[in-house]
Amino acid sequence: MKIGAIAKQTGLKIETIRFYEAEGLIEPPTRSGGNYRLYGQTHLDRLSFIKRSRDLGFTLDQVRDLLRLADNPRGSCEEVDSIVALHIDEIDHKLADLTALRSEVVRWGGDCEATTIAECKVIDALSSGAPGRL
Amino acid sequence: MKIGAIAKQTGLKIETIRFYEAEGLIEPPTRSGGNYRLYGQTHLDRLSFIKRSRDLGFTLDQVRDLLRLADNPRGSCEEVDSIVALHIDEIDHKLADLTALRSEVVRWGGDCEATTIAECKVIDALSSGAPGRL
DNA sequence: ATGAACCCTCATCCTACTAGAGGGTCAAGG
DNA sequence: CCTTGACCCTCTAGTAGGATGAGGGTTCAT
Repeated sequence: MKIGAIAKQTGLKIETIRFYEAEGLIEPPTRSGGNYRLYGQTHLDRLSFIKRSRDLGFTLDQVRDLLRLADNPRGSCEEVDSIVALHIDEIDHKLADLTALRSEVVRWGGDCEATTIAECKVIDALSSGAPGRL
Repeated sequence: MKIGAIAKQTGLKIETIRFYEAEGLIEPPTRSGGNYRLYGQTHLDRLSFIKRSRDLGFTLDQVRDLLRLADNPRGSCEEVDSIVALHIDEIDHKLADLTALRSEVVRWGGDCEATTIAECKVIDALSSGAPGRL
C-alpha cells in the first residue's frame, strides 16, 4: 500500500509518517518504480502501535523505548511497567497544575464587571501582582 | 538596573528577557557605556505583567493582546474578558482530555502482572489495538 | 493527451524558550 | 598594573512533533 492508504488506515498524516521514518521509528519501506513508498502489514502494525502510544500521551522517546521492548518478546516487562507508571505520574502532575491554574484564572477574571480597562480587575491583577498563591 | 538584577526581581531568565525584547513584547532599554541593558520601573512592571500572565498559562500571543489592552485604559475590557473566558475553556478541555487519558492508561497498564514482554498486557494492548474508546 | 489525484524531496515555520560559542566590561584584590 | 571572576554582549543552533509550501514527478481514467 502507498503512503496515503496507510495514513488513512492508521489515522496518521502522510507527513507524520515520513517524519517517523526520518526519525528512525520505522524502517524505510521499499519503493515502487515511480519511487513511491510501499508499505506492508509490518509497517501497518508498527505505525498503529506508535499512533496508539502517542494518543495515550507518550513522548516519541518513550515510544522508542516501548518499541525496543516490544521487539524483544523474551525480555522483562518491568521496564514497560515503569514507563507507564512514570507516565501516569506525569499526567497526575499536569492535572494538578491545570486544576490549580484554572481556579487562579477563574478567581482573577471570573466575575469582572467593569466596562473599561482602567477598572478591569483582570488587568489590575496582572499589573499589580495582586494576591495569589501562584 | 542591569538584566541580571531585573531577571531576579521578575523571576524570568536573562535569555527569556532578551527573547521578549526581540519579540517586541518590551521596549529595548537604554544601554550603558559598556553596552549593557539598563532597565527601570516601567520595564519591571511590564515584565512582571508578562511573567504573571505566562504563569497563568496564557500564550505569548494572548499576552501580547493583554498588553495592548492594558496600554489603553479608556478601552473596553470586554476583550479582556473574552480572552480569559477562552483560556478557561481551553483549560477545561485539557483537563477533560487528561482525565480521559489517565483512565485509559491506567486501564491498559494499571495492573499488569506479567513478567515477560510476550505476556505483557500493555505491549499487547498497544500492539493489537485492543478495546478502548480512544 | 490531459486533468485530477497522488506522490517525491527539500526547505522553512511553529511555540517559547534554552544552550553554547566566542567575546567584551567592570570592580576588587594582589 | 594585572589578573580573576562575575557579569554582560551578539549570534547561531537546537528542542518536540510535526505543519506548510514550493516545485516538481507519477499514475490512471477519460
